[in-house]
Amino acid sequence: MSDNNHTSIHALKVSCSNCSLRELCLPVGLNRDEMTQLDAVIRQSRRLKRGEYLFRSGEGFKSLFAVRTGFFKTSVASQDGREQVTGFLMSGELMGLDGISSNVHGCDAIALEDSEVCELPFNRMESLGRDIPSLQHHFFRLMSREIVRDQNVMLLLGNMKAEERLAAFLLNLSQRLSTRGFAANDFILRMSREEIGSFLGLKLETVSRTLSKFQQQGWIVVDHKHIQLVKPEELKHLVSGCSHANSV
Amino acid sequence: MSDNNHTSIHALKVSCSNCSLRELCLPVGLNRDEMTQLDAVIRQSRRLKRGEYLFRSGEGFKSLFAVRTGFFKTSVASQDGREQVTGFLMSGELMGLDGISSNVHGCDAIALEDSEVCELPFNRMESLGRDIPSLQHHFFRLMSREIVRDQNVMLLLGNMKAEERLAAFLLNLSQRLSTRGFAANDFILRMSREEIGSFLGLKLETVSRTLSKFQQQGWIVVDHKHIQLVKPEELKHLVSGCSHANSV
DNA sequence: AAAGAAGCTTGACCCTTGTCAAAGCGAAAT
DNA sequence: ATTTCGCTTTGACAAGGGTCAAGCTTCTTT
Repeated sequence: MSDNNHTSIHALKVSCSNCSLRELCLPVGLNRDEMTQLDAVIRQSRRLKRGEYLFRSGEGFKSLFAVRTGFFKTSVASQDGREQVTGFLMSGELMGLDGISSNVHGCDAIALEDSEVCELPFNRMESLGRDIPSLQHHFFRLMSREIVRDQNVMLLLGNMKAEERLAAFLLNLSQRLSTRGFAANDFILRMSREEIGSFLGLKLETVSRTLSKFQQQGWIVVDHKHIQLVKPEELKHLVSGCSHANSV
Repeated sequence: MSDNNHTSIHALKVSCSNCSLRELCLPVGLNRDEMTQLDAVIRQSRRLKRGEYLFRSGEGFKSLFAVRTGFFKTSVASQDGREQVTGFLMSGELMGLDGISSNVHGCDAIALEDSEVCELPFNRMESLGRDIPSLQHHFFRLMSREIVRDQNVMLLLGNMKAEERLAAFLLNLSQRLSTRGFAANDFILRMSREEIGSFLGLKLETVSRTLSKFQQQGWIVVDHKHIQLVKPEELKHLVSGCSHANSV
């Protein structure tokens, strides 16, 4: 189950870190002409500092955004302040799909580190899709993939217990990072314990305790935000049975 | 927050129960020509008996299905048998969107009563979308709406407690039924306690107990599958604060 | 460099919900 | 009509995770 995580635009090689927008934010085999058309539509990238909002729930929706570099979270908030983190996004992944239905963004998108996105004006992508069938198809697939991802999160939130959720979360991060050319078993968490907890339907104390527990078992090494997976197979064992669990 | 529930194709009037597929399974203002084109693509409806699978996870994906009459559940299952119900669908709502990403259905769809669906071959809808921009746009909106719905389920599963989940669930059913011309405060549950529990991330005993609790408070009357909302405002009070909660 | 704030860990306790079990009820089949 | 099976309700108990609180580390800010 390869990279069916967050709406990844492409199985991109991050090795080419200063590649053109075209290569980064882009789908499948287009010919030269189509490439040019697409380039004309994609707005040059925007930079955000850590903590900055890319968009907020309730704002008018005009564009999708693809992460070029950096790290984001998306979240929906309830009136009484409860926050549900709905996803963590890394390079190549798309944000804003929920805004299409109502022309209003349905969640907040916040940079968790200094980041760079490229903007895809939806109207223009939509009409371009009519000229380039493979592009249209690609967009349908992206949206569908997001739905699949969400369903897997539901499975996680509805059926798994704390340890399983955490294990699935770590393995998912690991897998997505390695897809992007980073170490699979040694990485930095970009988000706080509280944000992890919100995503997993747990309190931050439970996240912390569970990480400690994994460490005591010798499965991982936790040094603040620095995580090493020493025995990833043990984590996999935990979530085995919970199929799909690695595609959260 | 009107009918942003399950991917509802249209704010359809169910009063016209034997209307043409065109009227039922159809989007926004198309002209006569476009109507005809669409009619040519939509396959006549298929009937299913209670308990029958419309499709299964893993089967090849070729078509979306719109509920004409009846009631469905969709669910994803893990290898060890755990089932997560991901949605309950009623007339006008769409199933199968998760299959687009991989050309394989990602969930099971099962009729909870004798039902009728119409089939929308996706390839042909896709190409028709290129000819009819408003149809294309409508499809993007439908998929986006499903994503919004899923995010709200995440909020429910991640943040709400049993009573809030149940209340949100009942209010959501109520609202969707009334949209379709049925009584808002007096309805039959088409699904078992276990299926409700699976959807809400609760055990069936908790569902049963919570319903009993609501009844003791005089908020609802429970007679097996027959539910009456006596004081829906009390239920609303329960989920107030949990914004979006009525759009599960 | 110092001070403050924010984030993290850990402990103790408690509450909500899950688990196990038994009994009731209704629907469907014989 | 009777039996059977599945679904539901309810109780007793257990446990997983939440809550509250204290202390600690690290990062920011000045």
